[in-house]
Amino acid sequence: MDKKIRIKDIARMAGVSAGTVDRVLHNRGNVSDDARIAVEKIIEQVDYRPNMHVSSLSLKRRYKIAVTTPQYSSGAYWESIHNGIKHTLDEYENIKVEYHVFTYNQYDIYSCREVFEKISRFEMDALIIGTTFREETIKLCSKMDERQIPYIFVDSSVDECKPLAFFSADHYMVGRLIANLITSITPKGSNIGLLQAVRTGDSSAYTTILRKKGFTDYLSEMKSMNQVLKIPFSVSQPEDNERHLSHFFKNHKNVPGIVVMNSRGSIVSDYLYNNNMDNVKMICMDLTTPNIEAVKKGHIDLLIGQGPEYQGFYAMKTLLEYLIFKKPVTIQNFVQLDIITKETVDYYKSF
Amino acid sequence: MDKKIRIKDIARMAGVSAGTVDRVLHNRGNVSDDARIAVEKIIEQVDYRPNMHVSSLSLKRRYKIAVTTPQYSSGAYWESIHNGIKHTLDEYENIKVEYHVFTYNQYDIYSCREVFEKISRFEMDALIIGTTFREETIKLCSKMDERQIPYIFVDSSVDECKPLAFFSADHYMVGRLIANLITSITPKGSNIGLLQAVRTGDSSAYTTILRKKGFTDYLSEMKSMNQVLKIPFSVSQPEDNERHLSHFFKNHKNVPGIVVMNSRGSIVSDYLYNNNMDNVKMICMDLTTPNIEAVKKGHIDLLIGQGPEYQGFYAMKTLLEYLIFKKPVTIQNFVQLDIITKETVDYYKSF
DNA sequence: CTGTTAGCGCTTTCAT
DNA sequence: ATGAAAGCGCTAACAG
Repeated sequence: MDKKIRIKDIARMAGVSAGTVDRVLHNRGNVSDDARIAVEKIIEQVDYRPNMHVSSLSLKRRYKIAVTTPQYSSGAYWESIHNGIKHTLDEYENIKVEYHVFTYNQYDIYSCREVFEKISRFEMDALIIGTTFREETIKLCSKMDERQIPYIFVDSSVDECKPLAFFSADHYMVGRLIANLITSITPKGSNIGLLQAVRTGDSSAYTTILRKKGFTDYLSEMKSMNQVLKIPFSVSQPEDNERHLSHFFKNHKNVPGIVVMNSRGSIVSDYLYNNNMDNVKMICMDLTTPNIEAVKKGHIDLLIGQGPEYQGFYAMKTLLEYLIFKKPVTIQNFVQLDIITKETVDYYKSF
Repeated sequence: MDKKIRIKDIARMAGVSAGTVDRVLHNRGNVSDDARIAVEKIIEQVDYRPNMHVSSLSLKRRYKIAVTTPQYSSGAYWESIHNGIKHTLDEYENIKVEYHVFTYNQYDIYSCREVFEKISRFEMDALIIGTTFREETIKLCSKMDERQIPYIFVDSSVDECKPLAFFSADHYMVGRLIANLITSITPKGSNIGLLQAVRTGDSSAYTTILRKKGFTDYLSEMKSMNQVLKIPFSVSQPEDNERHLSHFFKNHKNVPGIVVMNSRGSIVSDYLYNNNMDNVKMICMDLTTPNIEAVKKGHIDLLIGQGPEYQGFYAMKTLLEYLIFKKPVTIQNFVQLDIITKETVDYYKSF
């Protein structure tokens, strides 16, 4: 009865051949208005769900897709996003995609400019953007708009741009979540240490701003009496951090909880461990290799994951489905937030 | 260079035809030892990864797969497992599987016996078992072993059986997790209420036993001074629960935290809400519709998910890959444990 | 036992 | 502009 509809069925119903239906489905042109309208009418009536895997079998076209993110090392956050992207290409192994990676130094705006400049001229069918520098991203995107090249954001979006879609955590909610958790696991009204990344030269890191806003909003809505103490911290000069931390803890003796809203939490948890400060609760972000180790050892109490593999996977999958089938796309895609503890870390599945 | 290996390639390398390779791959017989050995040798050398989606295109065979679980209503735990199973069938839409569901009343051992009896005689290629009654399951499985019908457990496994695989939470770890969380969010040494399901006639519910063991082990290892207070509770006679609960809270005035290790937590959270007991923390299990509602309203603080959709999805997927390709199977598959809060519940993805 | 062939749903080339 | 036909990787029926 409700058997699967195939192209052949549509062709028969519209009184044309399968070739013509295919031409309509893919906007390939060379179709008379009459034929096109007839086919479109049938397509509206029936529930035709093309099978990507079957399509890919005969698809000859090559797709050229560029991906730009900050540089990353093994086990880091951005690597997971790339792994997710690769996973899509693996799942659709028959689709011929040329996949070009452009990475930049996320602590050096000049590096980003240079790379984005190169991307601006690069010939491609679509672009996946992992963004950190706001202004440069806006510039890049306007170039893409001009060239009519679709792009998808991962990790976070930029309001001023018009991406095909974005896949990211709801960073504001991440902040609220962390606030909820840290106030739940520390005594009422505790002082809370908040790691404050010192980013040189750039005012961006919009994600962190959103997270902090969520964090402070939650605290004030709850009328919590917690005092939030900022701990300065530098990613580009890691040698300074030992000093930052010891300075902080010298001045603040009673800090039962610390939250880190970037992925470098293990630096703090290592410090705490090395200095035998084992009753400070820690909530950190992202399942990087060092963070995972710290959770396993009990140095980090709760780790928040933002499904980076998932983000990459769906960004690429959405792109392919859009490119190949013009499949309609949901613009805003907030990913699941994972809360990991020592007990659950071993069972965390990336794929 | 490392181009995808196809059957045709293997055929050429082994000096046989594609048909023969296919016969070897699927143990279809009618292959001389010489040919078989030649093909097997090549297969060991190259990395041949058959494409299920392509296979399914030409697969004519029908697979008859039975699934047995407790009865379930909309939004309940077991429904999610069935949804996961259906999702596999959806993904492999071209594979012809006849899918038979047998449900029994998990609070009535006679119902279970009757259904399992029927399954024992049912003709099928494989079976997925969602188990609650231990002894009847062992009996059913030994029958399956006899008939050489492979079976996979979901939700939990039974040690005495020899399933092809099982997909479940590590229930012992679930108990430890809940213990960690409840002691983290309640003051040190608090009394903790533990819902104790009264199951009539059967000593099983092995999952609950494991969870409780994990829970108490954690507490004693941590030398926590928490006292655990049991709250009797009946699923089969829900009308008694109001009485159970009010009786409990009459006798115990200071219970800052309650944990529920089955999926009926919302019954308690509703009671607490209706009686204005809003500073009792609650940790419950499973993302059933009522539990999700309770989390959204803040009546449940933490909800533990055991990825039932994932369990069902992979159980069926594993089964198909095994039946069709004899793909090697990992027996023990512990699923990811999700911790859900008010902030993250909206972003929880089942699929 | 084994190679050949047709065909699954879809795309693309090639005549018309 | 369009239908027919070939072919993607794989399976299954068929003819030896």
